[in-house]
Amino acid sequence: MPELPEVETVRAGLEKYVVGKRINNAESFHARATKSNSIAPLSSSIGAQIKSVKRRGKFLWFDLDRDYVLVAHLGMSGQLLVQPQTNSFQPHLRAKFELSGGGRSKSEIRFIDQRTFGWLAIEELINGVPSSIKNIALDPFEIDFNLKQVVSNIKRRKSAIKPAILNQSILSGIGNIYADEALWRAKIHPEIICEDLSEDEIKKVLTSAIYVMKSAIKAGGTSFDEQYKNVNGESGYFSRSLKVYGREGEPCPRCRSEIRRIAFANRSSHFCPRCQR
DNA sequence: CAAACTACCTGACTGC
DNA sequence: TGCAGTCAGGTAGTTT
Repeated sequence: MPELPEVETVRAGLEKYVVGKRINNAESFHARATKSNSIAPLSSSIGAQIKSVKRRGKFLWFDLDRDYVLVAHLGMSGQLLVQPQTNSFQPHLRAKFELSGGGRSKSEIRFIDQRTFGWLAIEELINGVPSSIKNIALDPFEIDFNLKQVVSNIKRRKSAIKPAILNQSILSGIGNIYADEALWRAKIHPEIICEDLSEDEIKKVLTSAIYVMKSAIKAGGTSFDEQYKNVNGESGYFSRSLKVYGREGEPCPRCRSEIRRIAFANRSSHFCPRCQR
């Protein structure tokens, strides 16, 4: 599910409700909720205070007053909700973290994940990021993100442009929705080979992705169904602003040609055959 | 090394 | 109604 804008919406929500709280109890309900490379069980977070909530691309982590952090990836269907402990459990509840404070109405972080591609882990920081994120490139909203460098990296590649911008080791955060939206905005066909694009065209694709993701963050992310929610369990509104994703057969908002969907690199790609040659 | 492919899951939906 | 097939926003590991 969630791409950078959805994960950022979740991060901001967590920051609002959990920073400064202590983890009074932690429980896991599913073996795959804890990633196999976790250096300790989730229960080792018990007693820790949450100092901040960070993000790179689609990865989240909680800084603790410890020498390790609690990392989360939502995969395709993961949610992190902050709820009163008295609320009844959702289906697919995989783990929960009870929080201090709040008097009688104590809250907890709940990790819910239908498809179990998401995970949590206890990890050490290496150069300021969790160890499992060492191969994940900077996302475009990080201070040190270098647009020029990413453009020249992509310019040298022999793959199509779409898989390149989905490759989290080149830049992180873009997923299938925002890739299609960025390519539509930049008027670039998803199957064009990177080498055959000019640096300006590649730059246009990336600045389009940044623009679309910024707009999506403002709208609280994209929700199609029950699989993406912010920490309060609310859906985002960006799906109504999508121009091509999920709009096969509808007219292109720019030229009225019929939007097409093709299967490509094991995913759907939506594009306008007239605007994106 | 880069690129392409596969595996990992559950559930909603479609067409017969 | 039931059943097989398809599809879904992700990453990681293996093969070429």
